Amino acid sequence: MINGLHPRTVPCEQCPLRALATFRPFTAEELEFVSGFKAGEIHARTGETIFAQGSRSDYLFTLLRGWLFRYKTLPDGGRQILNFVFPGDFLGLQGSIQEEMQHSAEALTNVVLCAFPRDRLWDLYSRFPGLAFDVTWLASRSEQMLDENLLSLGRRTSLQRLAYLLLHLYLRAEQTGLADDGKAIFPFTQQHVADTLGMSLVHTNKTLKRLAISGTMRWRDRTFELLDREGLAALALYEATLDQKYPLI
Amino acid sequence: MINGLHPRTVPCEQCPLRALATFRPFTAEELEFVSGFKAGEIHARTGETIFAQGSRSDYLFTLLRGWLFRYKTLPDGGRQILNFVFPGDFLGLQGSIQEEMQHSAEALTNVVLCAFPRDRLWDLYSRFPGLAFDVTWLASRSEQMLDENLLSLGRRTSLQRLAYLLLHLYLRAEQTGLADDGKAIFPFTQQHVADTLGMSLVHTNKTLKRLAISGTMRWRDRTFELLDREGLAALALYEATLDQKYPLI
DNA sequence: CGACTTGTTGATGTACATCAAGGTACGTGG
DNA sequence: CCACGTACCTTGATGTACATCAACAAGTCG
Repeated sequence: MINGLHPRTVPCEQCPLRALATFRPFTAEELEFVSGFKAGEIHARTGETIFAQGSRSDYLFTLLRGWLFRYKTLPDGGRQILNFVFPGDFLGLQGSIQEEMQHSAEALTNVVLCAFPRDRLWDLYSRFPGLAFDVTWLASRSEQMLDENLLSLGRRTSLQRLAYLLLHLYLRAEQTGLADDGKAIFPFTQQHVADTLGMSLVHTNKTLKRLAISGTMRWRDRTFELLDREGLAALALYEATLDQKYPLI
Repeated sequence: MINGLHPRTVPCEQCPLRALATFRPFTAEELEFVSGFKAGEIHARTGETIFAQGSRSDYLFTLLRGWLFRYKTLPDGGRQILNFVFPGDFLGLQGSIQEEMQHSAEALTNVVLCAFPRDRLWDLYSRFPGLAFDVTWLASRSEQMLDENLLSLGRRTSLQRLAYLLLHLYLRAEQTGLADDGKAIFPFTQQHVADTLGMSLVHTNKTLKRLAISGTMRWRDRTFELLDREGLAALALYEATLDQKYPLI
């Protein structure tokens, strides 16, 4: 588990995320505030736990670099991955204000997070409504993704679930500039996929084979290749067209 | 589908929800603003659709009276209930600012909702940071409930899922003042439960029988009775104690 | 010093037998 | 007629067991 804050290595003024299409430009005042709001960074290596269910954290986070995932565990040992977190995503707001975290977070690669003290969130709300609005927007977007996930677990078959998840992850990677020429590095294992989709490792493996012979994608050696976007979307039972669903936000 | 706004029948100054432990008291200015923010009411009867997936709504809602649920449908006809909505809950923020709704909402009883124009949400953020903070808090709480739901669908057995759902609904009813002496009216059918838990109607029915013989609860004629809170919680694989999980928020 | 074994580990692939959940059908009772 | 109840057979998913393969560390030998 990560404890101490790391001094900042990336000044907000040069934040690489600001270039992403997802983000609106900040005003000078906002930028200055955010920069002062950022207390430091968290650096974690592949496999490390960033925070654990039941612990308290004085900080809210933003993922600056790398991949991680949020998960919950059941007393009987079962693990459910809730979602994967991409650069620019908020982390830790779920537990809201000063309560125990209800989930854990683990790094899939080496990661850098920006840490913001929870007790200054009120400052942000009172002085920068625009930023407050952005926070709400991010929260609402992640709620939408959770909804879609719930639909997957509840109503899609294992093949559809798998197709949906891989397509979703690819599209998010693409939006974050982590995909190139239909290819993206997926730094997780079949076990992670199984834990996300609520299925066993063995069944995940079999279903993955079935999906592979559809020819819509390839996933080998940590590299995911999207071969037929529309085909995979059809298998995933995507209902909206891709443009509607992913309007480059 | 409901279209027109209904003139208000309940002035915000006399809102029955303000008495709930869930809510902090408003300042006079906040109350005045909220009252002006409320454009009118939506009245819907049991079974009516309040808004549908794919439609646009100019309003955000707060449930004033009654029960309803949010759901999504798949092109193949599958329906997944995302969550049940209780008085005081926010509705429609998921789709965030001016986009198509990604889910539908249907009334389980006759319901009254307060409608707030989306395009004045910015006003709220810029003038009443306290209220903005509340909105975020509500969103974060509902995200937490979705997380728990996801854990259910992914990792709990059908019996555990069922126990969890019924306990969850009872506790929420209790917090909303809808439960009395261990009993609450559950205005939904086994089909709704099946659609929430991602299982078939038949299997839901069988599992319900199994749960009934545990003696921890009884559910007949729309009335749910909690007979053994701790026992049901144990069956549901609740990991935190009830107080931790439900600190009367 | 470098090349070649050997052992270990984690991820993946595959074959069963078993079991939980689904689907259809046909009841009841209000 | 709709919600609920139950029997039946089928199918999808699980669990265990074991094989393969690459990455990596330690040790051995030329």
